[in-house]
Amino acid sequence: MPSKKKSPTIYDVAKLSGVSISTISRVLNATDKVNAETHKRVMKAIDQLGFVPRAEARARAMQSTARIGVLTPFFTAPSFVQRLRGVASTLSKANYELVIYPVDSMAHLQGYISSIPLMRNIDGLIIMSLSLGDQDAQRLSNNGMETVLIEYSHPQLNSIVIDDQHGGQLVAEHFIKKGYKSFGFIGDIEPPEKFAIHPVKSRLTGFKQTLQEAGFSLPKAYIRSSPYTQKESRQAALELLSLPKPPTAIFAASDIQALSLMKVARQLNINIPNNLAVVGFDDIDVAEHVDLTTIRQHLDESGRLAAEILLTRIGEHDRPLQHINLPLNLIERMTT
Amino acid sequence: MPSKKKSPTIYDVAKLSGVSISTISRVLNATDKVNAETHKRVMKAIDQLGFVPRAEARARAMQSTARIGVLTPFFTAPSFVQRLRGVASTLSKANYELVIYPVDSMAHLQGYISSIPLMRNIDGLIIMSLSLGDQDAQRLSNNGMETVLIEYSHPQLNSIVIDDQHGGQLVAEHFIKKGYKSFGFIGDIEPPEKFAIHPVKSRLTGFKQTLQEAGFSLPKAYIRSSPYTQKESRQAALELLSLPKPPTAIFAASDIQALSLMKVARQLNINIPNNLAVVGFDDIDVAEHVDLTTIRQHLDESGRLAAEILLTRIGEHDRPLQHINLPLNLIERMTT
DNA sequence: TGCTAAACTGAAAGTGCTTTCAAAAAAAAC
DNA sequence: GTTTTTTTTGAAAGCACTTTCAGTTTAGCA
Repeated sequence: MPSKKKSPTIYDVAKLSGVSISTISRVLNATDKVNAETHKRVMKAIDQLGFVPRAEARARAMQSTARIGVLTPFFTAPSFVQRLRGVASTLSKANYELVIYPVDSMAHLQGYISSIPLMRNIDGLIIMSLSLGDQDAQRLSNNGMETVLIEYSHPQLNSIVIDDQHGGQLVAEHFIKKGYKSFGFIGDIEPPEKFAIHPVKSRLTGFKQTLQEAGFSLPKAYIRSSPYTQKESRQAALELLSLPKPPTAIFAASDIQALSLMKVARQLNINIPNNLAVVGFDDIDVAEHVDLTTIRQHLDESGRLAAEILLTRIGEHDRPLQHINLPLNLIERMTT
Repeated sequence: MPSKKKSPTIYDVAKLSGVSISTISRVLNATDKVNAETHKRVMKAIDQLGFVPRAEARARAMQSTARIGVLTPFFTAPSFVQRLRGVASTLSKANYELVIYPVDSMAHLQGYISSIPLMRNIDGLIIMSLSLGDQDAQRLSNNGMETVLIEYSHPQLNSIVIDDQHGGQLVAEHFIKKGYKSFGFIGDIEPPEKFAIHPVKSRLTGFKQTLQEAGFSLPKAYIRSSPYTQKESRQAALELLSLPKPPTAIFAASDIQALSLMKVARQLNINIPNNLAVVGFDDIDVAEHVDLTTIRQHLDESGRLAAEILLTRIGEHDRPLQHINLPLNLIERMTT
């Protein structure tokens, strides 16, 4: 049997019920102006076709939109996902739709930023881990697009950040307290792409500074900059552990990289934590599974918070901007 | 001077820049087809007026919204995320927006299913790991909403599935080949929620059957049904490994549960793979990091495929339905 | 029964944009 | 210096409705 093609339009309804489209429109909008008899006939046709006026749907779904967008790089990394999860759960409760704009190039970002406040009909925006130029921030702000930045901050927009440097400090303190003497660092210090944020430098700074203040050193040779990818992280880890006198305590700037490090250590038969201590950063879900000591940054919570801020500001546009600094804490597990 | 009138339309821009509206539209959509000179003039006019194309009018003219939706259960599990990633990358390339509808209850699902085709604010729908009643499938199909099901299939809609039973078989064969003699199983056999799919039973069936055909047995006591959560998986693992004569080879129905199992083994000082072999299912990203032997089901690929099918069907509505069965293969790493 | 006001209804003119088609202009080929 | 392509551009035809304006009916009332 022939399947129905396009969804029915007002014309189809008109034809089926034998009246003009104007009448259909009236039935839909100003019921009172239509004869009861006709009204019934039209309704029957509408039901029969399963007709839904698109404009109305659009108005319902778009004008007062109930939809918020999230700009996120790649959203491949577990940390993004966990944040997204926080966002999603809050939004879902409030009956908001979640539109995701994966960013994978600078041009992409620019395109979104310039078109989002305009064309896209969302009534709020969350920007995760992406740096934003003054002009763009200005534009968003001017256009009245409620925005929350995560992992980046700008005076004109709401933001949620963590103190990465403090995170590095926590790690150093932990290592010292545990009695380790020789330290290393793995992380993608070089910004992987211009458009993405790289808080790794701050983590390193905090780590290094604290060590130095305590009288320890972090030689250049023990600092490996490696991109986020598995292969390269592993390469960096291998190099670090193959040094004549490898460090005994390594801080990996992300849990994923810590995992790579652990994998290499396993292959080299280096026992963790006896011969090597590892601390990660993020506390992603799997960190617990593999018993990784790490810095917890409450990823879910940051997402949840971002969504909540957005929602309240959408409700009351004149609420003051919020700049939130989320606390960090070290979760000690089995790798130190 | 901030005396704003009506928001400018494409006509205003046309007048100001001295070209026709078609050209404006072209500048906005197909930049390459416009003379550089003209392009610049138009852009200037656009900026000057602060012109913003109205999404509604645009969608109407294009008869499409360039937006597709994904229905997914609590998108917390890594496997969902990886699939989503595949979807996102494909969609992003094709310039489609991705709207996520997290489903966390039966009512939720129902609500979405019945309103989505009506609202018509998406061009296509991907439904991940959710079972769909005949009526709902019918409704989607009738309403001409292009849909792709993942991990579930229905004759009236496109679908992408894997052969879970075969997966179980692969695991059993691998164990046997490796010389293991005593087997166990951990997985959430009981459907966690009515609305979610539970392919775990099939995995178990394939596993068990193959073992039996090879002359081995899988006693009831060695089959632990446990929900997906960490805590309960761990409990199940603990019970299994604490038996007087624990199995030496365990098949975990998901990688996450395999991780829990590995964690418990570590705590009990059971060496993997010498004293215990573990095989997971999914091959999520971290599986490689922790060197878990597992069944790869190409999560990314399934997402990508789903999106591609959707896109081509949106382009040509009369393309035949596709029912794809994705191949499974065992990736041997260090846990067996 | 005749006449007017009220109640309905349809034709057609927007709405703001995309896209096709063909003309005009510019560039390339002869 | 023509002729043929190719590139640009504008006119006009949608898209799916809403609304205005008039024409028809119908109802109300002498």
